[in-house]
Amino acid sequence: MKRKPTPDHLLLDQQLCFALYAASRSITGIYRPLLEALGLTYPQYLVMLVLWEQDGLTVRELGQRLQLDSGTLTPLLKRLQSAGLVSRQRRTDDERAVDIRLTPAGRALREQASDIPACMAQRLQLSLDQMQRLRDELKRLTQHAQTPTIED
Amino acid sequence: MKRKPTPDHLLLDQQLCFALYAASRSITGIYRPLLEALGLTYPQYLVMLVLWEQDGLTVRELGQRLQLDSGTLTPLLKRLQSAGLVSRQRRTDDERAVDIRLTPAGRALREQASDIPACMAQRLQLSLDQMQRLRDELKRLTQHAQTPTIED
DNA sequence: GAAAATTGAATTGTACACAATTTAATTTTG
DNA sequence: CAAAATTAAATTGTGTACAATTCAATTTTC
Repeated sequence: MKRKPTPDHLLLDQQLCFALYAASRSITGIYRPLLEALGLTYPQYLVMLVLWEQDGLTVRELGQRLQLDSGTLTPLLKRLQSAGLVSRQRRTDDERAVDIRLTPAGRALREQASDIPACMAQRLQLSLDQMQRLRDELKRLTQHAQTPTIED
Repeated sequence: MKRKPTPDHLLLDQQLCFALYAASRSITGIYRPLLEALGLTYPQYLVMLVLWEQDGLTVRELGQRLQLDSGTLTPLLKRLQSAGLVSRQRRTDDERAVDIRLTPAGRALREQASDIPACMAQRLQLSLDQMQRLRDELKRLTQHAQTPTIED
């Protein structure tokens, strides 16, 4: 008599978290050579995406959008500034806040980036539809993850 | 006449990669307090999962399983060693390789970890079925991402 | 309106990631 | 079998992540 093996919930291949972690790093790895051509790292690219969408945000607003804190963003933004892509300027009306703005070079970089999404989609062999579904499923997961457990 | 807005492939919310990146970090964030109780970080937990499954792997073998290189693993494993959870021993038959083995404490930690998967599933409000589907979809994505483009 | 609380960046410290180099050990090859 | 090539870890250097603290600026509150 053959016995079914005990389902082991600690097996690596069972883990959703590892599948996520591995997928995220793999995808970042595909971006790397594409972004290297623009002189950007992947998190820097994300910051640029946000600024291309809406220029002139504070560090805090960027952080809310990307779910990153100042400990990550401050040095990253200093590097983008050194690269001549953004300016960092304390607000005059509230000197606690620092405005991040694209320089002309930062704005110009957008054109060089415009092919990246199509390039990635093609590389990953995903239809637009499949990508959207997976993306939205992941967004739901993130939503759930960030909904704190109710404890009154 | 209303015009459809140009679909902008550079919008952050369109990006599968950001959904992945954000989801991965969110999930890690949920593990953090659970793992803190075991004195582990998330990547350390992954190493322990592999070793609980198969004890006595080399750094290289661990790296293949987790897709991490020695630059990441060497210091991480030294920390696990300092914590008394693993031993690091050069092989006698091939002195280039370093065997990583669980200590009794490392083996014992497995029991404390055994509830984590169920705890996570409950926290994320996912059925086992949903988790499996998403996990397998992500594995496929990783597969594709790691299949090099053909260039003879 | 001054003390207390809050807020926004920056800083500090720890721990990954990952490319590139180094070093030592082992294989392969002529 | 010795030189050349390969392999496995470790090391070095850069760039995130993120908790915790600090510091200055602004609000709130009494």
